Amino acid sequence: MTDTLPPPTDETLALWAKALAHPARIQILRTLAARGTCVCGEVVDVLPLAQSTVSQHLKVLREAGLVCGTVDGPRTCYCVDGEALTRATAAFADLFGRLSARTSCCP
Amino acid sequence: MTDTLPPPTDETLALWAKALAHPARIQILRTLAARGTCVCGEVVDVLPLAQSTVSQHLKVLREAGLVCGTVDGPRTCYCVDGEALTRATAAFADLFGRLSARTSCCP
DNA sequence: CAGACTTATCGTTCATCTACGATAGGCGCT
DNA sequence: AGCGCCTATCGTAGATGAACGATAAGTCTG
Repeated sequence: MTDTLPPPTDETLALWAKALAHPARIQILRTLAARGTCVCGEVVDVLPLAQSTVSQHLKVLREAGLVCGTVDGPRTCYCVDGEALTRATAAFADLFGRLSARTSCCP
Repeated sequence: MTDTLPPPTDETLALWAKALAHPARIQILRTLAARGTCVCGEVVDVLPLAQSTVSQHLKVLREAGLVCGTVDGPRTCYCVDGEALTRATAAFADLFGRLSARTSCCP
């Protein structure tokens, strides 16, 4: 693993946060991670949303880099991008750590 | 501290993420944490945005619970809510941990 | 008391998000 | 080849977000 990973910008951070800024997308990520399977149809089955809407959400997650999708015959295999997730985890932990460095003025 | 803090919903998680889903708001949080001071005017000075826009962003952060503001005479004192930040940190760490529990199918 | 200063809110404009149905394209199966 | 299944995209409608200027409300200071 590349130990000197480039530090994410605030824009990248905001992009990741934007991808997480909808309950359905968090649910999708949870579903992908829990099932381990990556078939889009299963996600559509779980969520109370139309197939096109789920596809849109998956596109957002893919464009944010949190999810990668590969075509597997007639169906598409989606999965959580482990590397991106690691980077995002570290970045958010760093951000939250910096924010809590100083104690606040209002108790 | 209440050890048995209620587990945040996906909606709460999404709400927090939404609050972080804009670079300006991340910058605002960083500014508040770094300066330790909480005056709105300073934030306006730092960001290349109009005062009303900054006020809007502060409102979003306040409604998300990440920031608390108290009126201090003519000026308003803003600061990062340490407790909420702790909860958010734990919640995101938990979420990311669950997501990376299973290794993905695409390498 | 009046004036200056700081912040919140209102109203507006433009862009983006969300959700859906409908449609098109790709791949396997018979 | 033809058919059915799965997914992506298009087009659309309504809601929300982001940014600004202008304005109102509040508090210190002179």
